[in-house]
Amino acid sequence: MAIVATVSTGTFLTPLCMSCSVRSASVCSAIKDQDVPRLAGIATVMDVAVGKLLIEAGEQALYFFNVSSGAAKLYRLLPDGRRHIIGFVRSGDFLGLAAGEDYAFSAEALTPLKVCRFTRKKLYDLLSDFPAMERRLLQAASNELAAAQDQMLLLGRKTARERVASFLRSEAAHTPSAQGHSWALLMTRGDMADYLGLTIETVSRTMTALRKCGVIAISTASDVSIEDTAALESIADGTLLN
Amino acid sequence: MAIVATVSTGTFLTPLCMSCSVRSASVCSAIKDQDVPRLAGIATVMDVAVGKLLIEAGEQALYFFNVSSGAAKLYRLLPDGRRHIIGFVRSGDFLGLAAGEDYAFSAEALTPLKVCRFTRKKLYDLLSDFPAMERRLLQAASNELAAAQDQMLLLGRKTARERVASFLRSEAAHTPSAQGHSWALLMTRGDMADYLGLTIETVSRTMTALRKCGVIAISTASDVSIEDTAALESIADGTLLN
DNA sequence: CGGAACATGTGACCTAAGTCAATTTACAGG
DNA sequence: CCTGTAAATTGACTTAGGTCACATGTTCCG
Repeated sequence: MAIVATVSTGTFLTPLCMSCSVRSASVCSAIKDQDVPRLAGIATVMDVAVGKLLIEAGEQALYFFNVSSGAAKLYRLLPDGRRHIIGFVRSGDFLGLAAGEDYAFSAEALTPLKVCRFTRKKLYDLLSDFPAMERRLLQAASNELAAAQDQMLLLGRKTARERVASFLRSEAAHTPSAQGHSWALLMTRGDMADYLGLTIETVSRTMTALRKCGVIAISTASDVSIEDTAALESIADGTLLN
Repeated sequence: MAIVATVSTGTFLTPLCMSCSVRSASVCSAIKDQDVPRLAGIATVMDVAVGKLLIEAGEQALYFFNVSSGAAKLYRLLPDGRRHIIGFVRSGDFLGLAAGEDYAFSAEALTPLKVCRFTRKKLYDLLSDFPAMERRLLQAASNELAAAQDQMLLLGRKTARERVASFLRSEAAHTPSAQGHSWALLMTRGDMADYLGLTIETVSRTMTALRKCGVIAISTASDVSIEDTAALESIADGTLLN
């Protein structure tokens, strides 16, 4: 199921870590240059093609992952096929903390994906020697927890309009090139719907409505831009009444 | 706002830690007996009356808490007053990980509450000397993250009936005395509604419906029991079609 | 013991968002 | 440059759950 291509493993990855473009922005930054060989020694670099699974729900949770480039969606299914996307991961994100014995979610590549894979046990062993990295992980978990609470508020109490506005604001914030410009959404309307607890049709209609009132512009379905940041903000936060 | 009564502070709390009924079940179990004075030295024991705030949203996040007895609800508000309960904490639970610079949520006592309060900075310093406790915190954060993902699936994709059934199952699991017996719900219908993304009326009607079809029994509003565990399970998981 | 002040339960009705059904793009592969 | 397939949009209609209104407990002080 989870068809992936393992590129390479082991200590000879040291140069890859040293030149890793996301190391400074990820939990790996807690490892100093001279200790990088230890880190590289337990890492496996993998490529995942678009649409392929990196993690499949129900599998034994043997690994942690760190995303070096690309993006993926994480989702859970109900027995009758209802799907909910619990989040997206991107360059620099750490993946797998929220797992027990087995993974409760699946992870599917949205773009060509490059990840570093660590066996849980080996990474835990490594953490004992590098408390700074454990601290970074704890902080990453705290941030994810705070984001999860935001999302619970969104799913529990926001309207469709507020959800879509919140989503676009957050996407723009995650996309450096989006500041004042249009950018490419990585996900389909269906993904957005499953992330926001809506249907495809409602997402589509809401996007159109936001476009018609001048808050956003949509050139193609995946190429959007924010035209009125203040309005988007106040819709997202529920400050606007109309 | 957050009116609380500080009972006592400092190392002379050592006997309190040693006899703490939740120590073995909490992150504090990572501290060995001989090191307990260090732990007790940075703790403040506090009592919070029902309805009083332990944490107020927007305040500077100076503290972590560990619940020794009682329960509290954690909630966030939208500007127009819509409320969402992001979770409940009970004996043994650690509280405050999901905070940035400021608390994003408020915490209100549901029952008379006893907590140990730690300054964030002091606890972080302590963690550097007790990696086992840091590991426990990381595990606690992982568990919370997994629970948050369950709740996102519930809020995004489950029906009212499935939400209420999931809630009752989870409450029963958190209440040792609930196995095969009735137990007292700690929260009002309003709290349940704000936790499940519903209204009071829908929670009330759904509880009545579950009672009428023999899945649960309700003696008084807060005293409930599970009459058909298998049915409740299959409703909660969305396995049942009718 | 009495009676506010809440909390809960239940009807009657409403609406935001879901469902169903066509079109209309958009893009990947030949 | 087609053309087949999947994604998106849009309209018409339905519905689960929300809103409003009111009756009925409960609780807990004084």
